[in-house]
Amino acid sequence: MIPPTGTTATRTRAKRGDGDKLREVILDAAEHLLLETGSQEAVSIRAIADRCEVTAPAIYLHFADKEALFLEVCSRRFRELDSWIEAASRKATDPLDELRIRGAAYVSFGLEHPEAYRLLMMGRREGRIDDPGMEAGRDSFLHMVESVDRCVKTGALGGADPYQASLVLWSGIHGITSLMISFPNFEWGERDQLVEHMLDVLIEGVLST
Amino acid sequence: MIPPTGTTATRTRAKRGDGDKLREVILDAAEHLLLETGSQEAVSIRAIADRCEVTAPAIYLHFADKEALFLEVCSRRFRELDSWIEAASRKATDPLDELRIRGAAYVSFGLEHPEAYRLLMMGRREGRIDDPGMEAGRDSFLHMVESVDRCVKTGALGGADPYQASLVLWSGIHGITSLMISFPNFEWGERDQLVEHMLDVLIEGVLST
DNA sequence: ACCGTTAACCTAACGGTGCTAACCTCCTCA
DNA sequence: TGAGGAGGTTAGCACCGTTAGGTTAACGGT
Repeated sequence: MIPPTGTTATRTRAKRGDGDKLREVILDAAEHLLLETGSQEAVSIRAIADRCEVTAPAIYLHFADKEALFLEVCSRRFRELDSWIEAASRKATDPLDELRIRGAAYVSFGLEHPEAYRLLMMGRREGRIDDPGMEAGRDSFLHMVESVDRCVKTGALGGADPYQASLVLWSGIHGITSLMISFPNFEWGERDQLVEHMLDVLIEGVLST
Repeated sequence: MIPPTGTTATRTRAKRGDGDKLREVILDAAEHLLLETGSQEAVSIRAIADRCEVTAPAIYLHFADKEALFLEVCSRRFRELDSWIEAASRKATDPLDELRIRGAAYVSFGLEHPEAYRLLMMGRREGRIDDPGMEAGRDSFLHMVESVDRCVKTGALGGADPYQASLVLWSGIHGITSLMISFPNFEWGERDQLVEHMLDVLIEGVLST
């Protein structure tokens, strides 16, 4: 928990049409504090405001409430996850290799940004309808479906249903990622080896069903 | 969020050696409120105290802090999960059937007690060492290893390493459970069918690796 | 050059939170 | 018949998310 300093805000007020500049600054501050403290609840509105050199209520000029703020941070991070995976997948030699690389990249993203991953995948979305993070996440999932689809088209995954197979693959990969985040002290053995084993099992399993 | 009533405590004070009775009452109240509100943060110490007809500081006579309280609720629930699975597994006809039943029971427990599952598996254990919930969870996991072991011994799972296979099976089953909890509005299709498919993939995958 | 409008903030405050220090009260045992 | 400790209480701290309402400064119009 980062206590507020109590010092008065010193940020020079934005010009007339530049209100959105603070908005970006707030999002950056929130994201940094999230990664520093390790949890959404531990990042207070006041701490974010402090870092932006602004008073707490100023946040509410740009975001409806705390959840909306973090939902937007979430959305940003989702896009980052997606491009992280897309970047890794470009090194693939064939569709099946690409699928494995995507899976491994997914896990490494989660374990290297555990708090972001928590926010994205393990958080509580409450009753929020207009969920931008969810939309970006769906895009990312659809990229995976396409990747599976390419495998099916080349026969690398047999005659599996791409959507169904994607659900299973995502679940499996997410499962290992989230458990390693939740229970870091569990005896997982060597991480990369476990991930590879998981990918083996999932792909072989999809192939033979 | 359940607001405190502000009414004075009316609970008749426990007798000399019966301090632990309130402890149990507190745990029950916390568990109920957790299931009602849907999240640990939404259950305040004051709300728990209110329900027990006791003032808030009385809680701290029995628990070090809020986290310790919910950690104990967690531990209770873990044992419940374990016995839930054990009970279901008794209907099994053979080791492999038992493994499938255990998996399906695991998922159904999670989806029927989502908030408890969240607390158990998707929560943040902070830096807590003496984690009783973790201990009970480990026991439950070991029961699964034993079940896998029986499959291996009868040849139903080939020559797989029971521990490694259990890690993969647990991850897969947890993955599907936690994702369905986190994203209930996602297009999962028919739940039981997806779970069965997941079990097919995992078991076939373990068999052929 | 002045004026009204308004975007972009601020101050003060409300009710809630986890948690602690200090007090009280009643039961038990010597 | 007291002493003492178990099992509470009252009062209060520092912080939380959030809101109502005031302040300041940049703009367009005249």
